[in-house]
Amino acid sequence: MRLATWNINSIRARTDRALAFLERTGTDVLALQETKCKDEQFPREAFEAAGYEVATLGFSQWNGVAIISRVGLEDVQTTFAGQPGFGVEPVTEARALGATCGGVTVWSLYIPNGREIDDPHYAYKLEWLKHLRAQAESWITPGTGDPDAQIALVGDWNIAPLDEDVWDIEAFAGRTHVTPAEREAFTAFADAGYTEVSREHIPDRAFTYWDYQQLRFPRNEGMRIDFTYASPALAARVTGATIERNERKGKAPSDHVPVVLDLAD
DNA sequence: ATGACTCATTACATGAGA
Repeated sequence: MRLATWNINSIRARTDRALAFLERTGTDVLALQETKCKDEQFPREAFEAAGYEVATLGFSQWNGVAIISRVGLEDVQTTFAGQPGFGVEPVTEARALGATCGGVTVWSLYIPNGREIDDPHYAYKLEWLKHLRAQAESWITPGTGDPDAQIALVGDWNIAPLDEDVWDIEAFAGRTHVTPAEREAFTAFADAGYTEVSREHIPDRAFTYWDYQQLRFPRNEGMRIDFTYASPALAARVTGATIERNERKGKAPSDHVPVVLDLAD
C-alpha cells in the first residue's frame, strides 16, 4: 500500500495536479492539508470518478483537511478528544481528520502555524500538540487502546525538528518552527511510542516546503516540516519513503510537496 | 529553467501562510 501526505494549498486550485499525482505514483491513500474550502466546495466527484472515496473537513477558506482512498474509508473522525479551539470564544478548526483505510487509521493533520512566538497562535500550537500526543499515546496503550493498532499521523507539522531541516538556522532566530518547545512537542510523539518513518529513507537536507517568495525554490532554500509518524505495528510495515520534489515545479505548484510512504502488504 | 508570492473572499484590499 502506498500512503502519501500533501499540504496542497487549495484543492480547488490544484485538483488536476492531485489527480495526476495519484495516477503517476499509484498512491492508494492521500492525506491532504490546507484544502481551503468548505465540504460542499470540495471537488469530490473528480476523485470519485478516478475510483477513490473522499472524506473532507472544511469550514471556511482557512485550513481544511481531507483523506482520499481507494482501499476503503471507514470510521471517519473530525476531531480528536480534547482538541483545543482557537480564539477568545474557542473555535475547533478543520485541522484533524481520521479514517481507517485498508486497515490503517490515517490522521491527516494540519498543525497550527504558531505565527510569532508572542502570538496566541503559538500557545495554541503547543497546546494542540500536547492534546494530540495524549490521545495518540492512549490509542496504542493497553487498556485505553490497542498496542497492535496501525496508526499513521501524517501531515504538515509546522515544525523543523533539526537545524538542518531549514536552509539557514540563523535566519530563524526568534521565529516559530524551530523553538525548543516546538521540537520537544514533536519528539514527544516518539516518546509516546510512535516512529517518524520518513527520515531514515530520505537524505538529509531534503526539504518539503519552499516559500513562494524570494526565489526560495530555485535557491533550494526550504524547510522540512511535513512528517509521518507511525505506530509500532505500522512502522514495521514501512519499506520506503520519498519526497516528491518535482511537484514544486511547473505551473501553479503548492508551496509544499508530497511525502510518500510504501507499506509492505 | 525550478525565476523574483499565492490563495480565497460579504473581493479591487485584507488575512494567512512560514
